[in-house]
Amino acid sequence: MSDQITLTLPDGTPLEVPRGTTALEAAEKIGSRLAKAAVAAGVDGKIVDLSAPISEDAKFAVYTFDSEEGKHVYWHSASHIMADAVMQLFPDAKPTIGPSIEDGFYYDFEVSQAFTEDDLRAIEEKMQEIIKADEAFSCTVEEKPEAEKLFEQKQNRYKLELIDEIEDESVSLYQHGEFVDLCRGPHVPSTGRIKHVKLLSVAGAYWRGSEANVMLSRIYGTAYPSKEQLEEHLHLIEEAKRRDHRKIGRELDLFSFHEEAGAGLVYYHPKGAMLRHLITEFATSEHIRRGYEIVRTPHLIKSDIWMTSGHAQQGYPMYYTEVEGQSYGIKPMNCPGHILVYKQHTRSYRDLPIRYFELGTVYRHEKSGVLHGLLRVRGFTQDDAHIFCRMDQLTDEITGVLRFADDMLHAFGFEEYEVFLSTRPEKSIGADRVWEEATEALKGALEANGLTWEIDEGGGAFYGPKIDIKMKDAIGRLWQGPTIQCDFNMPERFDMTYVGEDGQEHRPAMVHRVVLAGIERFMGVFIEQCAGEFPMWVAPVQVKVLPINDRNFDYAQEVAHRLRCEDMRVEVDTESGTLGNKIRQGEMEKVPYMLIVGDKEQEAGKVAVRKRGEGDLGQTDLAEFIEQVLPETKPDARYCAVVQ
RNA sequence: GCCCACGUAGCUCAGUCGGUAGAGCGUGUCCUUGGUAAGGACAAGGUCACGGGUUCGAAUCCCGUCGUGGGCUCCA
Repeated sequence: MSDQITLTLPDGTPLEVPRGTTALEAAEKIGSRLAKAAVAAGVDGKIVDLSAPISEDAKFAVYTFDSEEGKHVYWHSASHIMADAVMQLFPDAKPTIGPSIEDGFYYDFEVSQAFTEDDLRAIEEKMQEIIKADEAFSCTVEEKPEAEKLFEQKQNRYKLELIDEIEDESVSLYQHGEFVDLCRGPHVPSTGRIKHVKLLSVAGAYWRGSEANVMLSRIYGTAYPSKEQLEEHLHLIEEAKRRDHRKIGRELDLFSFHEEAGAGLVYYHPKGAMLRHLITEFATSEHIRRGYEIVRTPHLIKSDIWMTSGHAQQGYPMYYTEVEGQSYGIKPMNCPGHILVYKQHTRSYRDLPIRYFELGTVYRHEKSGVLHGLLRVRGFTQDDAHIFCRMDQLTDEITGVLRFADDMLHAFGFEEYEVFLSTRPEKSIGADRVWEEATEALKGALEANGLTWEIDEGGGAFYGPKIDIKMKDAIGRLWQGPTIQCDFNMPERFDMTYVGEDGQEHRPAMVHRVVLAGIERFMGVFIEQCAGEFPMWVAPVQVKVLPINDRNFDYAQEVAHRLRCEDMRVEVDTESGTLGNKIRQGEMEKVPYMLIVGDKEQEAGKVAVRKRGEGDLGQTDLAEFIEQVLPETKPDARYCAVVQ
């Protein structure tokens, strides 16, 4: 047996090192800067501590903070340091779990008194001390009974529960300073590796995420190797606050909620209602162009229908009422209504596909704690449609929806999105075989369209699997957007049929789909996406005319009239005040164009154009301005269906 | 629904130890008629979310309800 082993680096380069070399030593051989930045290593795809000796030929990678793996290790180590700090300050706390998450980490504790925001500063300071002490992280492997003894001593039933579930005979423990934690690892070599820490918030969280369990106290935090990175992250949080649709909704006077009138129910003000009108008008015309027919169904439907559909038995969060002794349910979905319309006639295979579209307003009894601005409400309207088709048409139909969704997202400025395939949830109806078939249909359409997707296990609707499209906004956040659900269960339950070429009755397939999805939610996301600076074609007010002097009022009205003749949405600022003040007002209202008209413009039949984000563009003829901006007032034709 | 925090003028927020409220913006009136992000003066505007309780006295302390926020869970 040779004393040398060969490590294969990610680029394929071989690296000869003595057997038993640690990952850190190997990293040093590659480069001292790399070794310094290293937080963990990969050996044959497994993430290990830098102190781990390597005893055989292996694929070898060094992970720095810049990699996904590195971030995970870095943040997970930071969570241990936080737990240590908490234990020093609150010796009675019981640490439970503390993983890394997308942008940082959290740790959940059982405490008699939940942490407050004020505690964070003290904990953060204690963390700084631990970091400064640069205590080494060490890993020991203990037999399960030994580990159990340790956590029994600490009276930590959470860790005991975790140990109980580990299948191996032994478990690993990580220690730095006095703090020992059950942990799979790996960790950075020492606490000093964690540089810039920030604790962000406290929150309640159930043990293991189940509401049947006790409520723990969670602290969220993040950490970065450089101050700049931390500040960039904090800046992103600020930016998200700046874009908050609830704030912008108030500032731009778009919508409101009313405590005395019920939570989660939206009141649209004129500008918000105009925005909504423009969005839904565009969505509706695109549906018509793409072969959908508009239908309209009642909000109140006898509960028997909700039994047939399965909503009632599934415990779907509905509102019920009684009319002359009969139980009725307010619709949480539009599908049963569309099914009733379908069933009104005997359908032939020649009729299919049938695509029913409805701007369907639905109500769902969402738990009070989940309500959130426009993003989570109790009453909302979907751009909902149901496609009834033959099995041989299914892939084409799903493809059509995928393209439709792609167009619509682009039309609203969402350039990127991610696709998820959500499979059967626990609470669901129908035979396994039916679910498999439906899932395959969705998968087939995704493949046929060359899309890549991730699986969301158990994320489907109760009646069928679905494709979820999550759109990425201007600052990289993902939002639930279009969904396409493939359903063979409802047609069965409602005994839907069509007559085939063979003269026999067949069962149609059903596709439930929304593109903008909940209009309220879409508006919320859209507001955050553009930070209230709506593109011209959906801006509630497109042009504001600012007369400089009372003498210019009539001319300003004339300009406004000319623009309105071109179907533009115009306001005239007739307030008394300085031009500077009027401009400031217009800027805060985020109006795309301001036309300033003073004596000079009035005499020449011109307007002085000021564009949002660009400022003063100088004088131009009114006719010329109209000609220039008119194309902007319409949705981007590239994303509209071609009308034959 | 659960945990924690919060709720004061239309909005953003002060309000100390329990002694019945303040600012800025906005609004109204008047003055000002202005050239690319705030002209000036005066005025109006609050059952301190709501309902109980403790107290001589509650915006302030306690309980409940409603609502909001951060999460958990759920979801378009």
